[in-house]
Amino acid sequence: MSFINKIIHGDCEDVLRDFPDNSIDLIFTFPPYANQRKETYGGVKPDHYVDWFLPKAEQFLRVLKPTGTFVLNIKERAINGERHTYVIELILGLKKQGWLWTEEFVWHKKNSYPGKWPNRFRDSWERLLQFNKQRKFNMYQESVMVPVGDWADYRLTNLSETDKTRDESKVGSGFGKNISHWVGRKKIYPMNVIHMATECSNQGHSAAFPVDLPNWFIRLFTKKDDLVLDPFIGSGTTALAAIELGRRYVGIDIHEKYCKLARERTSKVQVRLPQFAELSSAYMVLS
Amino acid sequence: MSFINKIIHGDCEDVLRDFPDNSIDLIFTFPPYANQRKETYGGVKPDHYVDWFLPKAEQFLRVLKPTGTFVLNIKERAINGERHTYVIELILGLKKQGWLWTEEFVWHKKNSYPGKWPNRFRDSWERLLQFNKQRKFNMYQESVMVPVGDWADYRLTNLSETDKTRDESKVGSGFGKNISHWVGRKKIYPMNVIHMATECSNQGHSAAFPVDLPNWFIRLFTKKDDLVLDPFIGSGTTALAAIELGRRYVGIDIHEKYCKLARERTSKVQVRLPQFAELSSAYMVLS
DNA sequence: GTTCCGCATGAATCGATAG
DNA sequence: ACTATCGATTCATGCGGAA
Repeated sequence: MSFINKIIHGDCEDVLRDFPDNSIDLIFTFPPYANQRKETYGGVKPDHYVDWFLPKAEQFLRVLKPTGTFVLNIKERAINGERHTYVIELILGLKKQGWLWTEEFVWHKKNSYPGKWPNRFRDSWERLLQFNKQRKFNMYQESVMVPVGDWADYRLTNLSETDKTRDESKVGSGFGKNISHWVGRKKIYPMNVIHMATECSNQGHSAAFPVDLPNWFIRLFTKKDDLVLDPFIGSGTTALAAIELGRRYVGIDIHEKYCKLARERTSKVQVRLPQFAELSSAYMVLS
Repeated sequence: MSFINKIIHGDCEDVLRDFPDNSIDLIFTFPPYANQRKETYGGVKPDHYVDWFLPKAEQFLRVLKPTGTFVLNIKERAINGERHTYVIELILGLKKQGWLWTEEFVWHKKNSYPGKWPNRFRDSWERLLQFNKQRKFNMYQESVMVPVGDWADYRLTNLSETDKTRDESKVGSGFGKNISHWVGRKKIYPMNVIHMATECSNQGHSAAFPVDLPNWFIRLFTKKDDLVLDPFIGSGTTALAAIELGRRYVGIDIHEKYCKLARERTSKVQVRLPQFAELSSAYMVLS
């Protein structure tokens, strides 16, 4: 199929019409939020968000395999002092379309945007809504197990991204040793609250989310060589995660500028060694 | 008014009819979740939950002061492999009734119930939905500020639950010193994700939640001598929190058994010293 | 090569002001 | 009256340069 491992320019609703039924294993996306990123995505008004989204979701439903999963990262804005209801209306709309609303994960963003208001605190969490076509779907829980207890937390707080990259350049040497620490350690299944910081220094795209977020869901819901779709690919983070984990990807974006950026970023990345994938999982704080 | 500082037996929908308009400063409640706790609450079926709840909420709306707040602790169950939609439908119903959906806090329960299922992880969070009658309401943000940064984390990780209880019994002595450390320290406002463990030792009531949870919201939305209502009082935890903080309370429960338990527990508690109230706040992990 | 410190910067939100 | 824009508020994080 010609769309494998490509970043395609266009409206996902149109682009996906050319895709065969039941061909995607995981849809992971971080769509433009209502009325945000106006300069880059045109700003869908909150009141029209559901109508804007549902036709696209109909294509998602068609191209997703019966055993596949659709993960939607979203959060409603505060408008006129209240939380807008477009997200919960979207859930109801998707259910009416035939999706099963299997689960809602919480992504706790430790470094949320600063600010102070008389009537609310800083918003530090987002929803990760999981939808499926049927009750039985592929889920590889073992691949996201975490070492039990404080040890993992300690590693995480004390290991900066630069440290990580430095180690990565040594491929396997320094890493092998570290991995040995975990052998024999008791592992547990994570819960449905995910603690992760947002990416601060991003590559010119306004939506900064850490690559570990798609990484985690890709490991959970796909196996090697499975096909991951992000219909709002943006700077390409979902594709990067897929490549690193040895999965195939398709990315779609309505802006040629972001397609270009995503192509540039993905062209520089190679499949990580197996132990690498394992490792990056261990650096996530899950609780 | 004769209902002040009382636990009243009856259906809150009926009991509240005798209450005057605009008399309550904060409604904090942990209602029976749909179809759970069958033996104690008769088990409202998920599909009927909204219809069961809304008439009661109409009374809440009437008795709440215009500057007051309604905080609803709730989480939908997974039924037939999906999250049920009664909670999000309830939000829409309450909005139609005239409530403003101001905010949704996440309570991250660190020690959630263990278990493993083929298609989902352990559920470790609940919603704390905040509703108001108008955009301007009373909010005392300073009362829930937390020490900034790593220092607070350090304190918290290194202070066990037993340490906490032990110190509390010494009323003021050991504590006074610790508090002095915080004076002059930079404090910050918390975010809308609350980290707190569930109460391990529950008092014979099936839904045990930590007293620190109502404590936090009572401090945030009321001042001294304000009136706090819990229309599903259960074992009386909300009332206990109110008493400790020098607020007045009204509790209602449909089961005489729980009314009795709540009366017993509240009769044993006195207003904490001021520094105590402050203190218990500092031990909360908020981020 | 470490550790430490300063600094820019985020899917934010409100209220006021302007059109 | 309703929408669009702007300034003020504010903090965890990663990065780069310095010690």
